[in-house]
Amino acid sequence: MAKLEDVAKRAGVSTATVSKVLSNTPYFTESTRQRVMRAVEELGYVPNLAARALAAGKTSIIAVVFPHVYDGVFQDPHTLHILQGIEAECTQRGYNILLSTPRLTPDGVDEHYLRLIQSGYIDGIIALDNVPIYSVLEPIRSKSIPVVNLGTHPSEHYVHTNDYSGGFQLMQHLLELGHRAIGIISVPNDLNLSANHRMEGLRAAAQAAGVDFDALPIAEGDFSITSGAACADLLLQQFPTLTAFVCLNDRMAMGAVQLVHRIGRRVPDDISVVGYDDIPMAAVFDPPLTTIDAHAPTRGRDATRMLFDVLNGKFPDPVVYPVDLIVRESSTHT
Amino acid sequence: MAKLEDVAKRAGVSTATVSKVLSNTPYFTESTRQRVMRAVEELGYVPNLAARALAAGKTSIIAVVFPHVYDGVFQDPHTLHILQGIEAECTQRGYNILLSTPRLTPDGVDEHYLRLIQSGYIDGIIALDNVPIYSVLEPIRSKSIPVVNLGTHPSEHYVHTNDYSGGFQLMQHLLELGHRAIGIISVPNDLNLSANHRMEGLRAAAQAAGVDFDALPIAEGDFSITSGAACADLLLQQFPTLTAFVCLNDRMAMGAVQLVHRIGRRVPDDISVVGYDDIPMAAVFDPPLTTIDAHAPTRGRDATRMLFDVLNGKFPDPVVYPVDLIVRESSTHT
DNA sequence: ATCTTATAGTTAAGCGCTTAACTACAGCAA
DNA sequence: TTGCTGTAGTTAAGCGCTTAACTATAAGAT
Repeated sequence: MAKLEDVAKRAGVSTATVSKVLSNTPYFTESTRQRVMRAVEELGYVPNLAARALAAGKTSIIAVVFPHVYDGVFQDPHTLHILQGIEAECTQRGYNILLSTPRLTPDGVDEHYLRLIQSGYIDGIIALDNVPIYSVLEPIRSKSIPVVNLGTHPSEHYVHTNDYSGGFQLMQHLLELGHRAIGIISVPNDLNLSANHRMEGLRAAAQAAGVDFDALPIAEGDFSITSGAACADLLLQQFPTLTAFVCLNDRMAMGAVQLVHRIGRRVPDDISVVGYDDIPMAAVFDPPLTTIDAHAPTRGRDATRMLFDVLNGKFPDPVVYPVDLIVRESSTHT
Repeated sequence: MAKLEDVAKRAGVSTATVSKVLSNTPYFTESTRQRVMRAVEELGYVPNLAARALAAGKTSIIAVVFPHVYDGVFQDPHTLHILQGIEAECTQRGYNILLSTPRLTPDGVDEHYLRLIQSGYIDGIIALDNVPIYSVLEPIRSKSIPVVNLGTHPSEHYVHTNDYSGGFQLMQHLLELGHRAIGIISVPNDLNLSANHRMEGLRAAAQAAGVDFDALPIAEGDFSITSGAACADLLLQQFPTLTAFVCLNDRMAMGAVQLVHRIGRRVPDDISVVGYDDIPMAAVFDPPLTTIDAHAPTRGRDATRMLFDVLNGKFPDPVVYPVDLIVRESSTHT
């Protein structure tokens, strides 16, 4: 494998000159540049990233941190959506993605993650930092690693989505369809901060319409499809006259739809069901789900662009994305 | 940030001794070990992985290579399933996952991937190498990077699934239910080697039952849900009396189911639909899909264990997993 | 008692690159 | 003409760790 030194010899210059040409930093003439680049091609030279990392502290690696607290990270297509946006941007800029899925407790985060953070191996971090019990950004605060947060724990740089508005629009949608007997399929409030904001939006929309939110029945799942079905089952046993379910993500909505069909009733004729996140399956589910589009790939991409701005010494403003209500066929009038 | 040298000073030994203690290589006394470990903890020392990579050629990073030829890598829950198994094993062994999604052409692979391969940044590679036009392992063959292939391009070390048997069982299942008017929803044969093997299994089962496989109508999608719906639509227009669809993945099966319902017919009453891969949604789709379980998380985990065996100088045998037919509610007698 | 091998720890070279400091010269302003 | 600043390229130190080769001693075999 060719080294910088080999390129230098072939081009008839010093290693510093080769390094300057490759990084396009002053000074070199055009004829020197051409000789160097010809040598690079002839030798098939590729920089050793470990040496570069050691010498310059730059690794061309971005860590994407998805806390592994519930099953979501490897079950939720939402994860892939965010990665899709991040990957497109990183690849375009010649960076690599290191995927980190730390386990969390109230006291902290696993040792493996801590070692990664301190390893000198990461130029920057994009985190989906949404677990209430602990912020994966906590160990990073005393480091100088640039971070962009797609979650809602406090962070200097972030790309958020307006979960409150999403919750508000979902509830408003059902209320405008005439529903008042609405079951809420939620998750425990120590599972996910975004979910908590969605609940606040649900509450606000209910209150704005003069509906007593606290009187609405709630069941807590864990974002999984099966938990959505179980919640729907529980709610319908306790409140057989419910005419709608509002679910905090699409997968629980799909579970709810499945349960409703299983007991011989129909969505949306008998019970409307709405979800959140607009995962790919939402559009082709039967019936296609009414949901909130939170623009996951776009947020992934823009978080990555923000991170590169920070890496380049800029000071980008935080971004809060609006969400869009996507009305499909799983909701209708009472 | 503490360096090895700081630990050495605090423990009153040389840096070589600290390195020996941390890597547990000969020789050191127990009292030396304890003094070193106390210093490590007091200083919060974490090895600089770039320096270690440069000095020893070991990076604690595994590259997971998912070629990005169709939408699948970021749309297919199967991707997440494989990653789930890989991640569990890597994290347990203190390794990190670098996610690489190279773009392919018949002539080769993108520059970014080539740079990664040659960067000295990867201890080993796990590849889902299934795209017929080019093998992502090709640029690696002249390198000494250990590789385990989850796809079906030739590789010294591999964990495969028996796609042929899966195809065979799917077709056999439908034939045993009495179906003969079977539409096949496939993909172009230059898209995915596993799909090609599944087709061969379909053909073999048909021939074993005395059914003229070439007389069966075929439409080609691209593994996406929408293409599955489009294929079902096309096939039903041309062959309205079809009683079954066999689809080469679950997402196309879901699209087919959606299309059948959309034209007012029912699955499986009017048309049976079977898929492949058993993605999480398959079990809760309406109706739940009959499919082939190809054990994605297990294969991810075992591919990773195999890679670590190779990294540790062992010579593991390749593994070919059986697949399992999962009969659910989307298929029934004609 | 002597020789050989193992144990315990240390010194220092080097992994491959970046970049500060340097040498030499060119161009411009006073 | 002289002094200052910029251009072009080079030298060499160092980033942080690993580990070969070294020194010293201990233990075992003859």
